[in-house]
Amino acid sequence: MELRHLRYFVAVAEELHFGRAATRLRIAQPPLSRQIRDLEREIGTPLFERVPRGVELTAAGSAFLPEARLTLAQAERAQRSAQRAAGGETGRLRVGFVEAATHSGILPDVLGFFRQHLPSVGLSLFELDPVRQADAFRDGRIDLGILHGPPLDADRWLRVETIYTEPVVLAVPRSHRLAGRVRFTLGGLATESFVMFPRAVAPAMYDDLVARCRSAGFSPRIVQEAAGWHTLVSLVGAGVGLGFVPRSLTTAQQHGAAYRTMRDLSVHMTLAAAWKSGERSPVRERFVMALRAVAGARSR
Amino acid sequence: MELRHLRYFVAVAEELHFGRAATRLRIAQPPLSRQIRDLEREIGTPLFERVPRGVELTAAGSAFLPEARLTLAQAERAQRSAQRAAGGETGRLRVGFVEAATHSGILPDVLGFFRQHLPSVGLSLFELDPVRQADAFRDGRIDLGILHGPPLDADRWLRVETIYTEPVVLAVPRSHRLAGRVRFTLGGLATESFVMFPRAVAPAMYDDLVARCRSAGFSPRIVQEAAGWHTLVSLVGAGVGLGFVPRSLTTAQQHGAAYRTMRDLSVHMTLAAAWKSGERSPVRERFVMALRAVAGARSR
DNA sequence: GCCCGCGATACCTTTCGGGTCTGGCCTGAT
DNA sequence: ATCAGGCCAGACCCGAAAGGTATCGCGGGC
Repeated sequence: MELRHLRYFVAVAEELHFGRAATRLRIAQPPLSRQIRDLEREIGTPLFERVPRGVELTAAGSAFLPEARLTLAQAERAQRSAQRAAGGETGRLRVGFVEAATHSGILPDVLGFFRQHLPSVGLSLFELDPVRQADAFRDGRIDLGILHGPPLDADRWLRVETIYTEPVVLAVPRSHRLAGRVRFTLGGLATESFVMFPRAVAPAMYDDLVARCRSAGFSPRIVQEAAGWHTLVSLVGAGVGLGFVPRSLTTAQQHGAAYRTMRDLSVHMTLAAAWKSGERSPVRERFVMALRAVAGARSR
Repeated sequence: MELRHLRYFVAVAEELHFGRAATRLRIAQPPLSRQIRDLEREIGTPLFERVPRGVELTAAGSAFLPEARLTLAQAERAQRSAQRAAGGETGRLRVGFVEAATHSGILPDVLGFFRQHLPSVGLSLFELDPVRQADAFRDGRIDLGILHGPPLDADRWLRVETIYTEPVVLAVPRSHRLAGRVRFTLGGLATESFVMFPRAVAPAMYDDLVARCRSAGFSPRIVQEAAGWHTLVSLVGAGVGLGFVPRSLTTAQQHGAAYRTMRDLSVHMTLAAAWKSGERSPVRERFVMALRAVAGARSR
């Protein structure tokens, strides 16, 4: 039995007339008769009763008709389902992301976009630092990562695409002797203590900051490491030292800490999307497109 | 798209290997490759990703697989559904029947049989006298009738098959002067009054009774007609006259009336099944078979 | 009785499913 | 590095089966 038999059967059952059904199917009447005969033979029972003015459905035919229609509809469903999946309109995506993806507003915006335009995509979200993201990729636990740049050990098996950049600002304890000052330069910070994020979190940004300090004539004295921006800022607020943080953190005010833009510090925090190279995933492609669009809108 | 494509696709998706799938499908590998390619082309997207050790499902393929399985299962369902209907195991039957079908036990037995062995057959029951049954046949409101024989105007458009016969007995008012007697003969009833059913209810039986009376030398004096056996018996019980009734009625005792077997009255009530000739209906055939079986068991 | 409508049959053409052989590519072993 | 083996795809052929045309048989209605 093939879908052709079902299509032909439904046509005849609807027309109750081989000639008209054949016309509708754009074939001649004899082949149609033959296909129906073959179908009846395979099922093992007549589906039509031949009467002078045309045909009538037998009991078997009447029972077969709705089921045949369902089968044809299900075949269509199958096809559309594959097409939707290929277009990234359906499926599942597991996303690992760093904290900054949230407070920069990038990730919330993308989630909103998906919920509105691609509601049948299932998204699983995991807040993971870049090291854990690399592990998760290796274990196949996530399909996409949002992090600050290529992980330390990412060679060629991970594709990384920069999505978004944001200036870095200085977090200063309100109790600090410099807290009242408005204009900061790197050169004036040579003797200060710093709270810094672990290098593995954002190697490029870390190296960039250290290099700037070096060209300003000093090596930053790092008195404390802090994983997580909010933790870092609260340590700054407690007076442990100064800290470099992405600008979007300033919207989350922390009493005890103030933020200052530095004229001569053109270091940026970057957010990048990463995925295993060589794997095709329409949903992931949609997600990256959405990331680009959202980040573009935020940058403007 | 044909079911063949789906069958092939499922095989490859399960084996993740064209060669093994082809073996399972008992075809060679190249034709299988071609069918899959055609399917992918028709759907408009690759369903498999070709990798060194075989193939993997793409997102589209993963979405397609369960739907393809459903389609194949639905096609099977359709076929079985037609076969079951052809075998009379499913469908609907509208049955008209006379009162005697119930109290003879024939109809209840058949209903029990259907409920037990053919539970997915829907039965609609209508108690109709033979005249109304003929009308119902003409209007297409019933598919099968159980009555006492061919209706008065049934020529060739109704097939009638006798199912069951039952002796006729005499109902006597307990107040009647003959109530004490045990042995009755027709000849002794020449001067009696009778309560009789309308001839249209059972023409053959009616004519038979009248003919027997005639050969016994008298024409029965019918003082009352009564449609419905129970009504007739209650009239007998009220002393209106004697009555002829099928023997199975004696199980439904009516105070005021007694039943007597007559040695020389070999008239029988018959129950017959009737249906429009020329119409095939597996369910109806099953029903008639059940009627025959049940009646045969009762006659023994 | 004759004609008309409809499905079935006979027979031919064409399409396409399936077979075999072979090529290209990747991988893993030597 | 090279070679062998495994796997899918392409080329090409054959036969089955789908589809076309012509015609027949059979009821029903004039």
